[in-house]
Amino acid sequence: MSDKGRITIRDVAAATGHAVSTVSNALAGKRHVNEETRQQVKEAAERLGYRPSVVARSLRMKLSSTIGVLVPDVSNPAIPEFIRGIDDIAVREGCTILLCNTDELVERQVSQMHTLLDRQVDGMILISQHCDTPEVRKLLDGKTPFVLIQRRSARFRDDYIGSDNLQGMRDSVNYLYELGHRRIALVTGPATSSTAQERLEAFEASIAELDCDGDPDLVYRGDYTVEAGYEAMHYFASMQKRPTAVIASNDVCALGVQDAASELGISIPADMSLLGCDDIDLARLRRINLSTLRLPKREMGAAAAELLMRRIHSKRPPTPREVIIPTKLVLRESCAPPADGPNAKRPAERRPLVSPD
Amino acid sequence: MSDKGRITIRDVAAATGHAVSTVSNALAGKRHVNEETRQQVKEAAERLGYRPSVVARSLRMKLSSTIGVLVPDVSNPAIPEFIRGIDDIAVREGCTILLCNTDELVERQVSQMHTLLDRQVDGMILISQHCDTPEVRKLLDGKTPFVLIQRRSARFRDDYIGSDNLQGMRDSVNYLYELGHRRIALVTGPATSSTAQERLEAFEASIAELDCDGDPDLVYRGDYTVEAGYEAMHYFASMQKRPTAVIASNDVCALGVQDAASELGISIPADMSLLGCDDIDLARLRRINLSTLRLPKREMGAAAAELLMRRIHSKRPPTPREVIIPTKLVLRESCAPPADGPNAKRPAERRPLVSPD
DNA sequence: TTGTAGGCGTTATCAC
DNA sequence: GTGATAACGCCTACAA
Repeated sequence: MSDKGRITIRDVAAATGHAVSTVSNALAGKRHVNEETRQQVKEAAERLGYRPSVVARSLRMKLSSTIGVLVPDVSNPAIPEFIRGIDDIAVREGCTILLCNTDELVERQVSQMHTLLDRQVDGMILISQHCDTPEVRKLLDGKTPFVLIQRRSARFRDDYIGSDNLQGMRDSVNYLYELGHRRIALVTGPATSSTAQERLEAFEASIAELDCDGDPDLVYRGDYTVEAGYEAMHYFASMQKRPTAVIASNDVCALGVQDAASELGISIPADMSLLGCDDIDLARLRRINLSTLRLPKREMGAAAAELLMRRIHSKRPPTPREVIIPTKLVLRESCAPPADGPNAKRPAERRPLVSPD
Repeated sequence: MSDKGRITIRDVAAATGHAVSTVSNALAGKRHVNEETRQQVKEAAERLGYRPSVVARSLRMKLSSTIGVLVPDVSNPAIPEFIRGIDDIAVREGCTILLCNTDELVERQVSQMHTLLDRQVDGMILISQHCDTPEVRKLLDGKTPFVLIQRRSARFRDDYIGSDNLQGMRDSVNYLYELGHRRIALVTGPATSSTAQERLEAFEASIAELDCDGDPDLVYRGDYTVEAGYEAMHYFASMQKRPTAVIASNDVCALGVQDAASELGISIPADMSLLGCDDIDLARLRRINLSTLRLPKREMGAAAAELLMRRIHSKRPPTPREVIIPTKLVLRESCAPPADGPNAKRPAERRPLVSPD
């Protein structure tokens, strides 16, 4: 029994008088071993405080029980929810999460993906990451499975968990339309985000279908930060003809819109309606009270992890699976009929999805 | 050149006609190798797309370039800030973060610490974790270095990064006192949290020093959630003699207090003042506008990671170092003189630290 | 300066 | 059912 360094499988073998392979089998339960020896081994392992080295096992098995998770920035309130969902499954499967922030920077993403791959992660989950640039693609196309969340490639079909951006945006616009809004603005996300892009297109389509003002100046390109929303609102407020409602591409951004509105003395929803997207935990606070399109982020994270696990455990490369999760409008108090609209003074319509006549 | 599986150091050796050890040295730059061969090797490695296996290296070197981070719950807005700070340093040092949620559950924490140790992390950072129970202690007292954040042991001296809870609470109470408050309530955190405990003691001491109402019913024990704050506020509101000011043990909790206040029609700060702790990003929003005690969380995370790195790289076990980071009152609009207090109607005092006379 | 060989702790393959 | 032994990919004495 070596006494420098950690207790290894050999120590257990020596203690029981059995062979290393027997100990391994007894503990892993792969091969059949005599129940009596198994008990001996287990007992000895327990007594010695033996803990298998995951590192050695990884080297041998080429599986590390580790998955990499790439995120733009953990500090953005929407992100941790996804992580929790992933973690729920990971823990269940005995996996641990290697977390990487990329700050939307391709180079950082590439370098982080390298460190992940160098560590032989069993798989990766990419939340709102680049997935189209050649460098990233090269890494993705290795044999390490991966699942995309919230951002997919226009050119490649990958495993993907996303929200129903089309229907979600339709619901949003319809809801505001029914409230009487005809001049609806959008704060959209970065052009590199497929989700932002899909929402933008759905927005434009919906606006075109209904008799809404299609003024292209009503679309403000921002990103997923409070600041973006803040600036967007200043921009909208400065317009000759202001929008009567604003849809923000995410809640954090909506918070920025709200904040600018407070600053500018624009009352929400009296002077302007505001609709977010995500339903972050804080949206429900009475002070915020944001009507928003709920994405079940924890569930999405879990779904991604489940799918990834399946990919990891199955041998053959399967056909990519795209899972589109439905969204749901959560109505709180940030929307109301516009002051000069057809429904002015009437209470907010609670059934947003009735088609207009 | 093997063509099944990954490119190894032997492939590079074969390609250049050099020995494995030469390749290793050329790449790592440890031993001196001829500049010419070095170039050859580097070029070949590049060309073949060779990537050293971190797993193999970990097994050999007993260092994994990985650090474990234990958190109560990533979804709690205060947590990701710490993680970012840790990540800043980790990336710089070529380390990757293994993230574990423990939900304040000791058993989960123990099991997560095991998986971390099994993975041979170079070190661990424990954010608001248990550090006193025998089981946890056993794991901590192995030879893997660790640094505590925001919660330390009463019985053991460990490396620790925390905030100046004593002075912070003093500042908070003094500020409210100067505003004229004499009946100040506290929503404190879990008894297992040293930070909560220190703040509670400082609160009681400060209250006792000034001629404030020492009613023990003014202390409500909660945890770091919106719900706790919400319930605390309902409790305070139900009192015969309500407090005129509430100090919440963290901002998330303060948000809950705010929310309940809105629900109950209690205006902040007109009817009641509210002071938070943390200064989460959202606290600055005009809708929230929370006066709070700022903790530089990102800096604290970075400090912890720096210290951990030092521990990892130095051989001998050093004397524990406790770093206490100063806090700072950030005054926004959630505090005002009490309606019936000595300073009623006067504007909020902007210099909170002047000692009372 | 360069090459050889042994071992880090497992699991898998093969004999017995 | 069980035991020896060869990898997994790397680093580092030690030898040349």
